[in-house]
Amino acid sequence: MREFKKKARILLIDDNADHLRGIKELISIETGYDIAGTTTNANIGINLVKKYRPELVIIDVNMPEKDGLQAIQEIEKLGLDTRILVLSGYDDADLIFRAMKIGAKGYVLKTMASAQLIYAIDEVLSGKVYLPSALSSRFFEYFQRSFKEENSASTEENLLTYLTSREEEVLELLTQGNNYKGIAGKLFISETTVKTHVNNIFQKLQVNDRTQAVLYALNNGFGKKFRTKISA
Amino acid sequence: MREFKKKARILLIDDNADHLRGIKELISIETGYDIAGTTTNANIGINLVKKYRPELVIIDVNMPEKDGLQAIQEIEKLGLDTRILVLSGYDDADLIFRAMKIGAKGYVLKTMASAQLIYAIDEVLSGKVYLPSALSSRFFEYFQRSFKEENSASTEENLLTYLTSREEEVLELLTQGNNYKGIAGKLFISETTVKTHVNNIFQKLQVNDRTQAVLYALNNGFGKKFRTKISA
DNA sequence: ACTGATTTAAATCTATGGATTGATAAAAAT
DNA sequence: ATTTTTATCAATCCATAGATTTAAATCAGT
Repeated sequence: MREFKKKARILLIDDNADHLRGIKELISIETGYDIAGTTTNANIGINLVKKYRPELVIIDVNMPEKDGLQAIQEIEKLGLDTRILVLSGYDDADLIFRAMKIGAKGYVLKTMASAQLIYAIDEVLSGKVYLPSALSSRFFEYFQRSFKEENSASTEENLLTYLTSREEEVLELLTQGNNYKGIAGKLFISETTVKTHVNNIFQKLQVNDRTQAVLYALNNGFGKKFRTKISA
Repeated sequence: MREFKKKARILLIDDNADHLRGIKELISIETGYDIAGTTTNANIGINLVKKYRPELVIIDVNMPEKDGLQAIQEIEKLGLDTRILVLSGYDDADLIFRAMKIGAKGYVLKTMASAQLIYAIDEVLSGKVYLPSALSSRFFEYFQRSFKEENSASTEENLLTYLTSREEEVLELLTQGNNYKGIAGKLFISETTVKTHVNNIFQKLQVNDRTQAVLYALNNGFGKKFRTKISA
């Protein structure tokens, strides 16, 4: 008699063998999930992911040799539907941010109660993204700090607002790498007209050439489909 | 006899006058905070913030005339230590994401229990960033989707990897808007050498001019202090 | 010691970019 | 009604960008 609902398989990657064994037992005793494998080596772990395609990978990011984040990224690049739960010794906001950014579905501290880990596993396996509330606060603060500069830096007026709508169209095409001829063709106007517009754009943005104009546009939220730089 | 600890003052901005009154009463009855003012108009609200500098602004983002997000941004630009709690009718992930991005410290739905609102107010006033867990899940999913493309898009090889270290330096300066002369001066090499490098860069990146090269660099994670585009 | 890639550079040439001036017509604002 | 802004175009003219070729010195790896 077979079960229809396959039990989720979990792969553990942690350089600390003791810790590895502890988690394995915890999962075996407290949950119904299968342990697809355990390893103390990140590279081996990645290969195991390829081989067994577990539903979940629990990985320690604080490993000496291979960077845990890098391992996560490589697993994500495989494009499988393997979810990743990060285990970390530190509640470093930057680390959390980066882990979540590259696709981790959860992040729990080693110091947290085992019940918390079990809960996180359940949540992540059920398709949710899970961060303990303490960490999620840290995450949000970091998130906002990351975006702060660009928003507050706009205390100085945005020169883009002085552009006419036509000039905006021209600039848009500039930011797509078009030359004069290309822009003229796409807007059905003469090349000299384009030059006029571009010159006016230069004046208004106080730049000297198209590259600087494009850079200004990109760095000042042009296209409103907000491109953003996050400087960590 | 005066209290030493000043009671936090809260400003309410909501185009729905009934709702405004309801929240006002709720806060008066259930909390010890002062209502610094209430208004149905976003622009007036911004002026009230300037005038009274409340510790907290509760603002409805679903307003017809002035965009709520824009109002938030303008309040943030004032650079005061006024925290913003967003009130919204929709649990739109994009809206949540954008609100938090521009500095909102909390986001609660109008449909949520009033106890939830009170709790959010307390949390935000105590300096935390607060999202109800249901919304925070949505936020994380949106967050990860936003960053997904750039991470997985690197399936197709990144032409930047073919650049030599010198070419990278030159490209870096290109992305800062330098012309040949500027680059030559900064690298202490001749202008013709710069041209050679730039030409090689064009070949390797398969582009026709400096602007396209810069755009390629920016869109393919050049500068490793990870610039990122978030296409909503 | 040889090979190949990198970095440097010059000479030359053409194409494109960009500045400047001046002009017309429609649209918008006063 | 008239002034200003916007969008359009042309004709110059000079500067810069970019393509191409050739070549020397350095450096890393076999």
